[in-house]
Amino acid sequence: MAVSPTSLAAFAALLADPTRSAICLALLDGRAWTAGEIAAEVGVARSTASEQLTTLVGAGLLAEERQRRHRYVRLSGHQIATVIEDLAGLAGAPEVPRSLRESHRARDLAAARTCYDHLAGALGVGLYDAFVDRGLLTTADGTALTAAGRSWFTELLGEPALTARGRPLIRTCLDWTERRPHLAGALGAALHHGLRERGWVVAGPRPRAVRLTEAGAHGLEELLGRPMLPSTGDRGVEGDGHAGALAGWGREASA
Amino acid sequence: MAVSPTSLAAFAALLADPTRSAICLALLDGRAWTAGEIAAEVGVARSTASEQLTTLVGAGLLAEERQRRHRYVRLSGHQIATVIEDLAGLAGAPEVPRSLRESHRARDLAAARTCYDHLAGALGVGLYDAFVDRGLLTTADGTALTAAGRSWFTELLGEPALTARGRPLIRTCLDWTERRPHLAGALGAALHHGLRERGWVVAGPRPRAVRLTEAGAHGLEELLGRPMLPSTGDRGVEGDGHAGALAGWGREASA
DNA sequence: AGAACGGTTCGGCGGCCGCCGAACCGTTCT
DNA sequence: AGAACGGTTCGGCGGCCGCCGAACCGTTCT
Repeated sequence: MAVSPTSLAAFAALLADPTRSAICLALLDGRAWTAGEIAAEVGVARSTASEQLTTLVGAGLLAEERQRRHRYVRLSGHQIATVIEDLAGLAGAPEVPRSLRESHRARDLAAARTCYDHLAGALGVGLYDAFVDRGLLTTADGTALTAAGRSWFTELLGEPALTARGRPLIRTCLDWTERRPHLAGALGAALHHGLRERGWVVAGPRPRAVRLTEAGAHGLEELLGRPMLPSTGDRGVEGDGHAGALAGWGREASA
Repeated sequence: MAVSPTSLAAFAALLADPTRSAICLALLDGRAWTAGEIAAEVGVARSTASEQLTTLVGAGLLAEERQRRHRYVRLSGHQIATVIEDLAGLAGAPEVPRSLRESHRARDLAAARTCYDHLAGALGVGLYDAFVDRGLLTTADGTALTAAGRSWFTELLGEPALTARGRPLIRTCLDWTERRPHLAGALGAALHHGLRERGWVVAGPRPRAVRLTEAGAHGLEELLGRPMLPSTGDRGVEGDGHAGALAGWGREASA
């Protein structure tokens, strides 16, 4: 028997409100946020955030954890995160930055950011392209790992990273800013984690933004045999930060 | 830059209404429906259906085609179908049948039905299980075709069926009734199409329901080396139809 | 030519729901 | 002990939006 229209509608309604959808988008970074942080991020009264969080937790979209006087919430699982990402991808029309501050924020996030637990933005898409060009991933029948890819990723991330448990190893995710796929799934998460551990990628100037370090740029160029230039040309020549060839990826300006 | 909460909310709102979600669920069968058919199926006034169709078409969820005095609508693409399926899967709670008529309908659809353009229900899940057991599909890193699977499907469906264009060859879709995956993607569609062409599967007693024919049961048993019994035990012993071992799949009662 | 038909537009009714501030509660800090 | 803090509950305002029937339009049938 099919799912009833009523329950589908009720589920969709959870995301059909700007406040609730903003909460979910914020939580796509995979972290747990407190109720107060969310109220501040989304720009609503604490009472409103509290009410909406209760709704989302009650519906199972979010999981909560009470610690002392804090209420931490996070997305309840990667299926939820996936469907939110897919909807966001289809919703399309990216917001147009209105202020200089917003345009800085947009530039930083477009360069390199996290998407739930993997890398996105120009960096994420650039890596994905490099993997395909190097024959590490094949896109013939959906995206899959080649033999070469298997050994390449094993060398970089270790054996365990290639053993997916309870979750697809390879998934692609439509990038909001680039409109092209980047690597998600268990391997996408492992890659993100591995690059962080090596210090090749570090937290960026604002939530969700990340930066490719000097070491990371060198290391990846060596491993992938290409300079990893952002495909969309350089950006970020707004006065704060030295616009270099890699500025589009939020690379360190220390060079 | 990230998708704005507003546009995500606006997109989700399209599915957040029982009438619109019912329209989308009906269209998941992949066919084009006229506005009047939809009004009747969903149970609203023609004027209401007309208004909602205009909304959904305007938003890009549906594509329309005007022919003479008819207005045909269908889902605008498989990305849309996929996200609706995913949401429906997460929405979970299948409707509880209230009347005998509804319970018949539920039983027929649970046995075997179409899900957009591929097979679902006990038949769809049973086939998927058989493919995995026979080593035609591997589920190690997400679902993929093995070498054995490649030749098996080529033999059954012909070479072109294995050449996906613009769409993943293999996808799985969470079955609403079975709560387990069935085969979707280009190969799922090709399989459905191929079985129809051979007359192994035919239209069932109501929209979206399908029936496995005698020939189909024999043919699949021969090709898969298993009797394809529904895993949930037999059903449909409601007085209309001879409950056989395959009754759960809507198999012909002509035996 | 007239009737039937599929579909659309419009006005207006009805109801739902997100929002905030005020008051309140338990926890933590000084 | 008192103040600050994170969070919640509640009342009530405000606005949106889905729905229908009536009137209408173009197409098709007889």
